[in-house]
Amino acid sequence: MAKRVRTTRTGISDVAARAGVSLATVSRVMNGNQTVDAQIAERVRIAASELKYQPNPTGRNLARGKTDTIGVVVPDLGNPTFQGVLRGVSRAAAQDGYRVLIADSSEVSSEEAILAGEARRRCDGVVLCAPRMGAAELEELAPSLHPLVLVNRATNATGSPSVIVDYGRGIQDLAAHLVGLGHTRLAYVAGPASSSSHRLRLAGLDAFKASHSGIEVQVLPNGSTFEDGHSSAGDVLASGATGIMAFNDLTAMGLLSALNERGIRVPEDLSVTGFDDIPFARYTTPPLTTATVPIQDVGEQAWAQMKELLNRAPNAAAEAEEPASTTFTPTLTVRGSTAPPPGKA
Amino acid sequence: MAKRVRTTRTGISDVAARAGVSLATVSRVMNGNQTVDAQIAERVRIAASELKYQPNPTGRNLARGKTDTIGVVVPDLGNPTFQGVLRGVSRAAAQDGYRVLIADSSEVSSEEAILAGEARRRCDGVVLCAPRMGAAELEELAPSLHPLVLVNRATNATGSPSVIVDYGRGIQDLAAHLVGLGHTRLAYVAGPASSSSHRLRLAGLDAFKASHSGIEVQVLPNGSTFEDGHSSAGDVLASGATGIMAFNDLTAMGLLSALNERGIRVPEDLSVTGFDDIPFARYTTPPLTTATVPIQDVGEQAWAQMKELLNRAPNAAAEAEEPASTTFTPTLTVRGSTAPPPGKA
DNA sequence: GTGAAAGCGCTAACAT
DNA sequence: ATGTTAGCGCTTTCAC
Repeated sequence: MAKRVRTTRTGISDVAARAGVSLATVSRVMNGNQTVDAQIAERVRIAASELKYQPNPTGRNLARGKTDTIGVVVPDLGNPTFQGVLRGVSRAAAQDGYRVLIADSSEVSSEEAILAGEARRRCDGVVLCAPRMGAAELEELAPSLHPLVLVNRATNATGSPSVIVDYGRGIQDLAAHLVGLGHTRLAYVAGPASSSSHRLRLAGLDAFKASHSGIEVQVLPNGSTFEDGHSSAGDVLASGATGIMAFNDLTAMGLLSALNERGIRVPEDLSVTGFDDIPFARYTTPPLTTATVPIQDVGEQAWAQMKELLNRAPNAAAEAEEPASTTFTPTLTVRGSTAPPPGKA
Repeated sequence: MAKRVRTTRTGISDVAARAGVSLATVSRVMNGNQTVDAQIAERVRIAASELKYQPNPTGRNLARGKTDTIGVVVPDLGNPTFQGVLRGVSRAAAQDGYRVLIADSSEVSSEEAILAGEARRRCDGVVLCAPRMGAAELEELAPSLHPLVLVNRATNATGSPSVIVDYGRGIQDLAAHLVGLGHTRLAYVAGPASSSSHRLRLAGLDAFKASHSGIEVQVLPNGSTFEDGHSSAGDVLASGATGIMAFNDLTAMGLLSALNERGIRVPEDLSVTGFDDIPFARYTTPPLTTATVPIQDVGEQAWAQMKELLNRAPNAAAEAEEPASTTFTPTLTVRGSTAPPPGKA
């Protein structure tokens, strides 16, 4: 690269020259190092502002071995849940001077590991949302991603904390709510089989059944989108259940819309619940009874965990106390989409 | 920094040593440079994979003077519109090997300029969504952000293309649709006064009024959120208008919900339109008639423009033909929230 | 308190 | 075709 025309903007050496000091001094001033004489520091600051000097982050990153950036890997930027965690992480990280690099795997889960690795190399750590990734793959991937914070997943990998939502608890609360209204035939319109949060709901439902022997709980295989919810209407009606728990608010909304098209009244004929309490849930007709998940808090907590990891001994990966994983418990939010079953009002 | 314990991971020199070649050769191989002997290249590749070597992006960034990252500045990650452009930019950029750094100004518009500048320093360019930023400030900021692509804003700054949605056209289409149904008293539930897209709608409405002298078009000051829409119900009813154009789908949904609470039927008593066609618009009750904006395409187009700038002479900022700005025209999407006014069915 | 200089990990001229 | 070497812009150790 021998000699080049100097294509770059004003650098630290320009400031040093103008202030009549060394590079080191400028660097110290720019970094708020106190060991610089006040007079000189002032001179440097003036020179810097006259030159409109702003340190080049790349140079600084290389020298310091850190980027002040973390990666957030999500399977779909179009999904309100991941939008929520992204927003939470981004805002919390910004408070601490960190930026967020996004990696959207566009639901192509075979790409997730590669994307995550790439993100990790460019950043100081990664927050991974990979609800569909196989447990084995996750286990293998985790160590290479450290510092790593998992969202709605867990791993045995040392030093990788998780932020978890207790979906099992939430679905039980929903079921109990329906039963409390008088429903005895429930149906869960299931999420994707590979979804870990779906499996948590299933486990919750099993627990529920164990303690409510008189209640029927069917599981209707389905998916996670609007469209999935919409197309589940036939199965739902065929099930004979009167209390319907949709996988999430999206599928609940799709179902609501399909039921409306068929002239089925909610909640008079059928009660429907969602899950997540996305911002739109309160504006459906009728407003959706759902399990509220403070999804932005999940993102903020993920950053808190990450910050913790970052402040730890940066080299040693496996040491110190196990990082605490956090669990958020959904809260039941009763709106208009649930009521006593027909004939029990 | 004299001597350190070598805390870093395996670097290019480890690979070079193992393959018995120079750093330069490893670099060439890693970058797909064809001028390397096939035999040697293979040896390097083997060494690299044995060592699980992955080039350090920071080093590479510094040497090449680019980061393969662009910044996207948005006022609110919680807003479906910006989520859409973010998603579009992110996916399109990923196709070309670029990553996206997000900068969420959290509606604090005084921070936008700073955030954008910071993003620009860390990235190769920035896509700026700043609907509320003053024109003067934008004009002043733009040159320092080059390469810069504006979304729904324009500037005279040389070489900064825009991706624009023709909100004026869209609102006219909506108005025409209502008039076509027989409405003669329209009301626009306005967006924030500082919003540039709101002003475009106003201008569109002025044009509409000019060519439809028999039609009344009121403007009801309001905001841009669910809540704003909800609380606009009183003004809406007081206006006496029968064809209501909400600022966007969010406010339309809020309004729908408030009207529902008051027992006002849509579209029988009142027709309501939204704007944007966010994913939820088709699932409201009734489904929302709206002006569809292909927001993700806007994001993709923003990337296309950015790519263009990036491929241009990297040093000279002001040269070559003016970059083409793109305009997207909303399309009218008629759903169930609009119908002839009472008594005109 | 300040400066000189050695890196951080990589790329790309230039020379061979 | 390959190696040598000079940076990229900054931080930080070490010596003064």
